[in-house]
Amino acid sequence: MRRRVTIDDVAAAAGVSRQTVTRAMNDMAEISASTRTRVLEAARELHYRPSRHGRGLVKGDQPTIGLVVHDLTNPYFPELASAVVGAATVRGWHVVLADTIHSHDRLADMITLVGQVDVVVGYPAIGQNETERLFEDVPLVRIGSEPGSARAGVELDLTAAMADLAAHLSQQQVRRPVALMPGIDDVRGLLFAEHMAQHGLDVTQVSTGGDQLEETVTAVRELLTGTTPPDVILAFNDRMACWAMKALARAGVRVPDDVRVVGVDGLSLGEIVTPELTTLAVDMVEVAAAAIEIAVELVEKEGAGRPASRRVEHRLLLRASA
Amino acid sequence: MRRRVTIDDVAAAAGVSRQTVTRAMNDMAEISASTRTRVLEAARELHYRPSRHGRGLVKGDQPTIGLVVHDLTNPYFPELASAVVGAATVRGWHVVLADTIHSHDRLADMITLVGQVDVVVGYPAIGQNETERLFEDVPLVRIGSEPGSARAGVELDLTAAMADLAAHLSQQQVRRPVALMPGIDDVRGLLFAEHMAQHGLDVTQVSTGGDQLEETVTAVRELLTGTTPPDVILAFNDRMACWAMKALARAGVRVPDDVRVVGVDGLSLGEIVTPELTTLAVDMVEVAAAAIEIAVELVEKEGAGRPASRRVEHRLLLRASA
DNA sequence: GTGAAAGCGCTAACAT
DNA sequence: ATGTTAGCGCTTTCAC
Repeated sequence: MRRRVTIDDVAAAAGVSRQTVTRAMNDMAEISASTRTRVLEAARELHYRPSRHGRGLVKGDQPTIGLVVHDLTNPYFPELASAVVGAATVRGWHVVLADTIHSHDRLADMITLVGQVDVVVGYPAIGQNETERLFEDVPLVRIGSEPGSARAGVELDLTAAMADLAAHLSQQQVRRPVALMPGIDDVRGLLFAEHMAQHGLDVTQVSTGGDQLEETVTAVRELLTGTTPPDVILAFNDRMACWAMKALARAGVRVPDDVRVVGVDGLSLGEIVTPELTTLAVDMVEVAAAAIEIAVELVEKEGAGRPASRRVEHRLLLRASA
Repeated sequence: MRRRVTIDDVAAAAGVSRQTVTRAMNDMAEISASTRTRVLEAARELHYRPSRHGRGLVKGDQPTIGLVVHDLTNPYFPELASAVVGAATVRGWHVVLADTIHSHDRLADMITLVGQVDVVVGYPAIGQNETERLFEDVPLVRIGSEPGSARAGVELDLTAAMADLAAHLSQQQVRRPVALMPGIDDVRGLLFAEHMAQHGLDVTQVSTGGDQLEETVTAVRELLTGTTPPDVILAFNDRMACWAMKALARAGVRVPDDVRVVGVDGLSLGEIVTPELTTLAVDMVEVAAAAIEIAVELVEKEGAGRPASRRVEHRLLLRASA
């Protein structure tokens, strides 16, 4: 990359001083129309673009959020990202987007990101393990953070929605509920079991071994051929729920008549599938607003006491699938 | 926001010079372990974070892309964004994400974005109308640009895929094809008609009047109750195609038995719905790679001749819906 | 209306 | 191992 064109180059080309170039570039007063056009022409010919660092150093600039998602092809993340970008745009903040799925060196990539932004917003795994030390000094807002964490974050609360779901399913005379989770002993599955137990129903925990399409489809197929096929499936999230519905459709099983399906998240994906997905929805706009509020406190009142976590509640969104 | 903590503050607190602070912060050699820890402690206590502008000015930094999408809740854009982030990450570039749907003042927001990035990547409408002058001096890569444009961009070519689709549909004995487009005289609809005509088939152009769910569903319902209901629908894109399938399912119409449905884009959304969507797919990774290639030429070989446009072809992806 | 000087926060090069 | 000097590119005084 050749040496960058600076304000001095333009000044020399136009035969004026640097300050005059600044005046022309920034539409300031105290400059004659003729010199302004002359300067602007010189700038254009040289392909001059002011350095953001030079300018930022003296003028300061709006804060920047580093938004770290895992994988934008997982529809949860774009919906979150959209809300975060919306909340940031309103405040004039910028959003630097990074994902972890394309990163070959998590720590290195995170270091360069952290150097570019004022605060990082990300999912709960951010700042764990190898990047833990890095974030000792960097403002971080986790979305879906553990309640009671020392670090302020957005806590997502499924309790009320899960209670409503259990009541609803009990009313529907459900007998054999299954929690379909990517791993074992998933908190969502356990919470589901807890609430179903209050209605005298015993939840079978099923682990797919992963959160991908194939694993989900296979697990559902096995469930159907088992001795006691379920009559309702709570999936880990909406995406898995949709995959489960796909597997059910393939097997000729009707939803919700034969098996009910419930997801978690409330993505618009659930509206596009047939039947429409019943889900424990969370309002992403609310989540993003909470995240940005914490980010603002972190950035603007640096050191003035730790901001508090925000809590956002899921709610049962009854649609056609359950 | 209080005055920012600078390297001098840390230097004073630790009783050393600025350079020593730099050495400690950047893990450089030529510093004793004891002073390093002393400096690091002072830095932490003061909540010191190096200014990206100060550092960027002297060290230079990686280029930054401004990625402008319209709306991340439209699944086309996250899939594009994912690919762009992937391609950028590999090169160590950063991506500043902005959308237009949340922008209250397009021009103002675009001006601040442009000041933060080295090159803008966006959809065809970027840099049109009120922002046209702004982009006279700013590198811009349009994805889906018009062939023959003076400005290098990524041109998406539907021709071959459309020819394949027409041949396929003709073989399937289709009789009453419809192009379901948001506007009138849409190029995609016209291209479809052109190719179907070569098989002696006449395409009816239908405009929904918009690209939202309701409009699409209404249009499909009207189509079904019309005098000559279609037996195949080419939708403007995958999202509209999925909505159309939803409307068909509601009406009790079987896909593909009664009506075939085809989308455009090749989003993973098409795999999640039942039946799976046949579509004119474009490889987003290829698109993003092409966009970044142009961006690199624009940024690194500034002024050394205009880079050429890249062309990416759609291809017919036969799945279950047609 | 225009130019000269000073300084934003940082690091590289050169002292010591 | 540490400090001094210079300068990155820009805008803000303050002269003229």
